[in-house]
Amino acid sequence: MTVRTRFAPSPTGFLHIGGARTALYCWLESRRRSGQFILRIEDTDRERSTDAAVQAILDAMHWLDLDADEGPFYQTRRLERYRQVAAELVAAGNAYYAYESKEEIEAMREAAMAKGEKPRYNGHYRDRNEPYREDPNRVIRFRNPTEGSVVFDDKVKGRIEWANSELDDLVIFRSDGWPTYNFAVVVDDIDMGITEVIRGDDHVNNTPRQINIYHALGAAVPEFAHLPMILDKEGKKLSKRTNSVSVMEYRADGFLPHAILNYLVRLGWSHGDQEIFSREEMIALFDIADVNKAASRFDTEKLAWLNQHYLKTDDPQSLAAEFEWHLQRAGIDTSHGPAPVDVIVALRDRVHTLKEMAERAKIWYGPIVEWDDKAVAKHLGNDSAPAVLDAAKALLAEVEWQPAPIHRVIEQVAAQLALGMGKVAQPLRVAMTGTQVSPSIEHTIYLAGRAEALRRLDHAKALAQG
RNA sequence: GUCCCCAUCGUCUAGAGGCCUAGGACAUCACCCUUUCACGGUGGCGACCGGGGUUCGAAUCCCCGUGGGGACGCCA
Repeated sequence: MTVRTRFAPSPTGFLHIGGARTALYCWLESRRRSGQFILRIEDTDRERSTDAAVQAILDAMHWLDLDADEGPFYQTRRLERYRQVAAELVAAGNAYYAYESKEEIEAMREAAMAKGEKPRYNGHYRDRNEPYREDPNRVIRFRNPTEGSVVFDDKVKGRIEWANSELDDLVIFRSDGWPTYNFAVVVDDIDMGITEVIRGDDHVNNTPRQINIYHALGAAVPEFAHLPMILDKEGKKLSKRTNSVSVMEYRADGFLPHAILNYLVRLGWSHGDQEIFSREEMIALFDIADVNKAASRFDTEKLAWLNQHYLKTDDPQSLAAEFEWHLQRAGIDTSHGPAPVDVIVALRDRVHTLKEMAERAKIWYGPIVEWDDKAVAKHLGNDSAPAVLDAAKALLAEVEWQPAPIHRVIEQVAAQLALGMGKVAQPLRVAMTGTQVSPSIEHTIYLAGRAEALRRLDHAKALAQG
């Protein structure tokens, strides 16, 4: 039987980092075992689901390049099917109509809590066989077994056993006419032939209830794998308030999709000491059964390290489109100035993100707006600076405009004036950037372009003399 | 409160009874390289939650504590 996994987010917000990892693991598991990966939008909560959220999730999946073989399917389009299955359950005596108001249910819970018991439905309508009737409080509840227990072998958590006496008769159809999550997932997973249910840890408790529904429906129970949570740096649940949680926020912060995937795949899973995984390696090596049981913390510093790793090692050309997206976002006009690919080469081992890179690239796409007084005083204000500027200008006016020849020009200037490289490079660096920090001097000059480089040299000369 | 789950350096993890004086990576510190900043290189600091068992032998198995997390919705 071929493996079929699914990622089933509810569109109540953007795709967050935990969801992205779940999606990745589902995707990897299906890919490794040559199965299918299905995307399903669980939008039965009509109050909170939005089209914008659906789009945000789709965009993020696309940006991460986690392609689905089927879907997206929308639960709201399957209402008829849920109605039909619920009716079957009622007909077979495995579900029943109940008519308590929400207030009554709430009172029931409080009473149970007060007695130190688990808040549960008391089963008032369970054996009453009440017929369908028009009633604003009408719901359908599942007739959960009261005896015995549900056992399942979770692929990451191991064997989990749950006493049926702990479970109550959950609502499967709301009074608003929509099915609830626990019911809709089961119907969908059966209909869509899902063989592996990979999802967040927070669903472990739902699993025994769902297994009972599978049984009532006479369907085969899939395998389950519940992934531990991702916590924030402090070990708290990730929250929008204190953390970046949206995948697209990470994009805006300058992270590469593959770096995020690589970081995520190692969060809770490992393959010996290996840290760097290409897509192919992830697919070949990943196994849901090897995922750790314990929750882990999200560490932006390690993500940044991985991001820089890919910045340094990827083909610069392949990074160009994403980098240009950041340049544009930073409001940089690239109609004049260096080719973005050249900027990437010059900056990639000095920054951790494309956002930083775009920020630093500004000096080559526009005039120097800020001069570091200390840098000017130290490197342009000394005795040798004017001569260095002159010599460099003369040679730069003629040289072939490539980093390597420019580098030879710098060496030539140093030799001519019998100065150390520091005495030559630093004044030129200040002349080119207004600061004493920049990429290698030959790249810094190269990126300015010949005309602009000579102009900046003139300006620096004026400063040196002033 | 009740139920379920978890527990190795600050962080991510390796570890499936002797290979462990507990390995790697991020972070951090020092030094080296060096035209700045970086990159890179070398090295340092740094952990088996506690207590009982089982065993010739336990980070690894069992029990009890402790700590953390999750769930208890007509949300997913």
